[in-house]
Amino acid sequence: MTSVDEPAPTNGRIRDAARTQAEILDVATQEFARAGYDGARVDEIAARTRTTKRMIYYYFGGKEQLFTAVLERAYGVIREAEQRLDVEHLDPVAAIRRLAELTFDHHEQHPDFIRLVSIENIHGAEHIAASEKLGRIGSPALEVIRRILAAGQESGLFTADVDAVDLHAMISSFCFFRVANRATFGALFGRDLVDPAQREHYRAMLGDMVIAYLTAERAAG
Amino acid sequence: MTSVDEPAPTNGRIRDAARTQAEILDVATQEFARAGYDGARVDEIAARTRTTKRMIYYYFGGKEQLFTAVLERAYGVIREAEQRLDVEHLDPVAAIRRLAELTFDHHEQHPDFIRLVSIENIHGAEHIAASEKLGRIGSPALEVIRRILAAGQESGLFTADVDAVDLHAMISSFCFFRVANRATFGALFGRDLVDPAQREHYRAMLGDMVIAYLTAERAAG
DNA sequence: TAGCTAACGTACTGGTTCGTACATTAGCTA
DNA sequence: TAGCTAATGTACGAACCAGTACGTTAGCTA
Repeated sequence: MTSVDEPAPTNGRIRDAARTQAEILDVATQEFARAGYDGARVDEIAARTRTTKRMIYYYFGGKEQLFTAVLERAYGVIREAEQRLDVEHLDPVAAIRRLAELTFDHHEQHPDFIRLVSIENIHGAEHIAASEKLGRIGSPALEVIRRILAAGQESGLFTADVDAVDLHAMISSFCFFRVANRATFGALFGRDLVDPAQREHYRAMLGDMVIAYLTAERAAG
Repeated sequence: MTSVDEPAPTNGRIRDAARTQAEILDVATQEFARAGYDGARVDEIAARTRTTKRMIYYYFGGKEQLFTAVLERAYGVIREAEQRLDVEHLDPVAAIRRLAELTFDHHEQHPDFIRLVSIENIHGAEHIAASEKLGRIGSPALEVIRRILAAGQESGLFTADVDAVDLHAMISSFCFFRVANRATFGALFGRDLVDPAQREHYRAMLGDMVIAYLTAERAAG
């Protein structure tokens, strides 16, 4: 077929370990997010890759470890976004609002991440437990929240004596629910929480809620 | 063992359609909540029932319809709880807090329901869409919220002009996240959001948050 | 350029799992 | 009490799917 002294009958087969692994992770992320852990098909992931199923086992070991790798990368992305956050120059109220908006935006822009986290919760966070990377992450956002809260409380602006982890939970819950429960909420109440036309509405609602909570006048204990 | 002229050598085989169906639904609820839709095993459900797999197909048609039936019943339970809610005699602030606490309590007491909803969201709410019952539910809580909001806004107590569906989303998000994301949140931040010792803390936090949002002094638009 | 190894492909298998064909019986009704 | 039917049980099949045994080659290195 191919003449003898042509460049190479390489048959399109190019070797690039890093690219192959990244491609597997990309496709696996979509497939796991689409169908859940048990619903995802290793064969389907392989088929949508330029490589074969053999490579998934070669690089990742198995379906379980592949899902763990997918989770690790997804959490890495949000951790990076949080690290890029710069609110030191803002007053506490503006800083908290900015932080909440970052979470809001990230969740909205990464529905696959939300789905992966939901899936991981169905499975009792066993992959996080099995991952060395994920064990010692400790969201950079937490440190930021801690500093803002301290400043706000010291200045008397913030009346609530929340702790950083709880405030993070409060912010996350709103952002997470909006994306994670979009389908059932839409089906039951006929309202699309991720409707682009309502985006600013909900973004403001989140900020208003958090600020109101932090600055509310408390009844004396 | 059994003497000859005793009632009947019925071999333990008792016929009770309603009981059989209810038992299948109970076990199926647990199994789906445990493992997700695709992770759940029809054989496992049958094994943990006093009947056989045959009966699952006889009464429900298939795995898909069984899951739909499980969802319908789970939503029915929360709808009933909402209907028992009586807050007409309370002032708007107390009424909203009571309503939020009902949601908080129900979510905490029904983690299986939360998991089912998470699973249904992974699957794009396709079973809700396929269910006639679930199509026209429209949470009774919504009507209650509507009335409380109207009273609160009319009296000037509530400054926020939220609508009932959005407020319901806000309350639900906190309650839902706390239960649904318990595993990953605990694994990543070392804090158990469903720790009984912290129950009152979070319950109060939810109420404070919602009331603060509704009664906050708004900056003039 | 010989040779080595990481990177890749093919073809298969063993176990699992949803669903069903076929047989049976409890318990009501005429 | 004969007979009918809803309700139940058993055994099996066909498809699917995670994982692997075995073979091949690109491209670097001595």
